[in-house]
Amino acid sequence: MPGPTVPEGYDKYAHEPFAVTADLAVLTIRDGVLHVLLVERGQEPYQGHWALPGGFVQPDESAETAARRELAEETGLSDVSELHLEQLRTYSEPDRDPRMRVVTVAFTALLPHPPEPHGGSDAAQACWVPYDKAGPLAFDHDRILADAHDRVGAKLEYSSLATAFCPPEFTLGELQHVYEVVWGTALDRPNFRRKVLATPGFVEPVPGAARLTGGRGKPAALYRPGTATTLHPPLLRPTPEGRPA
Amino acid sequence: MPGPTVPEGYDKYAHEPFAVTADLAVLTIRDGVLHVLLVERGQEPYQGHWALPGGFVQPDESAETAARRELAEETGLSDVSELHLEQLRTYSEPDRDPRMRVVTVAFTALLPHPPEPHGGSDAAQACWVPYDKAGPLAFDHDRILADAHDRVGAKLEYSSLATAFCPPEFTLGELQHVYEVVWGTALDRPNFRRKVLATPGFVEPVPGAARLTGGRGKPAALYRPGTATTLHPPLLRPTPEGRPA
DNA sequence: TCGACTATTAGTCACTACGACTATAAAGAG
DNA sequence: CTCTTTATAGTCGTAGTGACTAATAGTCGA
Repeated sequence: MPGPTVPEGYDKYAHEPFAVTADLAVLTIRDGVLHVLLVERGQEPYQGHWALPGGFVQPDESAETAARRELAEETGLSDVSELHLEQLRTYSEPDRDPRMRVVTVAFTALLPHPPEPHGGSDAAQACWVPYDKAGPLAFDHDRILADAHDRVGAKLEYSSLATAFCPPEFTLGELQHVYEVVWGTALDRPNFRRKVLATPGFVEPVPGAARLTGGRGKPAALYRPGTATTLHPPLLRPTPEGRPA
Repeated sequence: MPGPTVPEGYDKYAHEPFAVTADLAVLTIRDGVLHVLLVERGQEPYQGHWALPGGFVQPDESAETAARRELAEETGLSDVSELHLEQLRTYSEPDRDPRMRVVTVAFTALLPHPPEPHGGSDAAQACWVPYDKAGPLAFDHDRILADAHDRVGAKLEYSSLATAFCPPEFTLGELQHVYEVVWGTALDRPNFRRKVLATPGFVEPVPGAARLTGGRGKPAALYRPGTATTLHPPLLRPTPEGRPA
């Protein structure tokens, strides 16, 4: 097989190559508020604007591998093991990058306890920004971020995704807080507890452990993520749209 | 802006271009069985093998536009208006095409009444194949097809997607048949009816119309798709996995 | 015309799930 | 000790659901 020449069947397209990037909407909870990781672009286009972290997929990488690498480069986060990474969707409108044809594969990542990021190679600066204050972003990243938020909110209902926001051992109060922050609604605590414990495989108790970390009130029991990935029954959010009479 | 030259910031990747394709998992119901549209590849690689229809995204197209165009080219289907097209996910493993780096954006399409396809430009042959008999496919198309089936099955639960499999006016029996064929399970007819009619915006009755098409038994009332896109409450499938005691 | 036969539509019943709410338990602060 | 705070336990009425029975309205065949 010839290396640099283009094989038969591909030639009429190969003179217009595509660049492929991987962008990440990295979400976490800081001080009880949903935050997203943003970088300040260090070069044109959109120099000085805020954007989602990401970069070009290299020839020997899958898009997911590239996403993990870019995230480590731009945040200095080395421990990617406790990182929940999920493909969101691909954005391919011809004019989404003003310079050339760039197709981006967007990912959503969730972090339990956010590290303090630092500026890396491509990005002039990286920091956590409250989701509500994530202003106009470069390219179509506003839409990507909104899609990521929608997806995460929906997946909380029927998957055990919420534990990815929590440390390895967590209280039910912390788990409930994840739902409240992402959905933007308050939940009844006894009912939430009943539903979580009634869903097999969602969480399992840590025997004899309780959170003692300086909180007032009764110490809460600790739980670990269970074996289930999908929740039966699901944890439906209150009135996502018009409720039946 | 210079045309053929590569702008600053992209140059170190541009010498390794990616090809981007759009592939489709087109599903329909024929004779009560779930079918998928396959093409026989007319050229290498995988010449003579069956594959999902699809093709290269052209420079002025989005992936979705390319998917619609390819589908029309390879099946002769001109009426793309009643075609439900949805992005599935993107497959970007470096070795998924043996010749060069090809990233594919996969789509799922649902057709209500399948036309008889004919071979087109790129494909030697195109035809409907029962989902269960869709043998080993070219590239990673087996996995794409399985992912499409999973996604459609899941979306039936909480969206009004099933009406996309049905003609503009349909009976509740036809709608139920969609669920049974995709899920591979039998459903209780009175209960299905009760749940569909209790979900606001799912379907709305066509006044005074009934299906008279030569069937035995009582003629069924006709319904149209309603205005809802998500279902509340959802139509959960029976015991997708271990049921609680 | 008179049943079979078939498919749709209506209704029953027990059980589960859930929202709203109240009550108790266990810690720290003063 | 007492008040405050948070976790945990329980109650009650209602809505949703699976399994099932019954009635309705057509076609088909003798």
